[in-house]
Amino acid sequence: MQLKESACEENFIHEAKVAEARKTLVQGDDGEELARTFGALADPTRVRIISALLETELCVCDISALLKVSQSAISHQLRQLRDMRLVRSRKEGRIVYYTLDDEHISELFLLGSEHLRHK
Amino acid sequence: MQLKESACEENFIHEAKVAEARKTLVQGDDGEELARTFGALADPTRVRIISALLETELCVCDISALLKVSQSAISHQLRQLRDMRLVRSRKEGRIVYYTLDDEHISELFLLGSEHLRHK
DNA sequence: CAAATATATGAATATCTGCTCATATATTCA
DNA sequence: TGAATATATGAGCAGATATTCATATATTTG
Repeated sequence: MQLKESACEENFIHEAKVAEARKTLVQGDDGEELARTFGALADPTRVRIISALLETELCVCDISALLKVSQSAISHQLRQLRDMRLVRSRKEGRIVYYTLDDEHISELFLLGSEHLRHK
Repeated sequence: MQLKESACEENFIHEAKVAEARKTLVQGDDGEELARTFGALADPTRVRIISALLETELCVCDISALLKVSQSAISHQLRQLRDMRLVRSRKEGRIVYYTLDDEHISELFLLGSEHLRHK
């Protein structure tokens, strides 16, 4: 990065606005973490998984068949969703059922859909 | 993909649940589009830009200086955010000011943050 | 008009990511 | 116990992506 390219790097152009911005700016690693949370929703396969789970739980096998995506690929994606706490699993015999982790997830999904419809 | 690996590919294991899932499953290209919308928030630099814009507009130069990211990189990221309609720009002379596009964006951001805090 | 400034963009590159393939683990059932 | 079934996972590869660098465009100012 070339920090000394322009005058603005040394003196902000709009000090008052920058002061406001600082107040809401994410701190430290929060930006990374937030980005990874949104990243968990940033893939079509994962979006379709989330949408399938909006009103019911499903097992891996049924998700795979419903979305026509291989079981391995679905398992890999579910792991990411689990890691970011977007879904939760419960095991019953050899079947593992997945559900959305909490209401935030469907809210995020619906808010995103709403944004799309508004443009 | 190996579709004929398991019995479930031909007969769903839980027909009733799959029927429920079908009702909420995203259709056609909506999954792709939704994923790209969330993808716009799936990078730390873009998350930090959004957070800076929560309460004020900012010009490119000030964003670059505030985040200590090169002007070029910021411009590239702003373009993505503009393309996905997460931010809007207004030009005044040679200065370009960016703001969040609408309330959905800050809501998405805040919901994401809330989810992080709850785990 | 020429120099300076603010922003945008194309190309190149290094890194990340999603899928497949092969295989491991765990559970049921004969 | 052994075969079948449901799920998980590591390695590898092909495609996506964030940044840098060089440069282009647009606007102001001297």
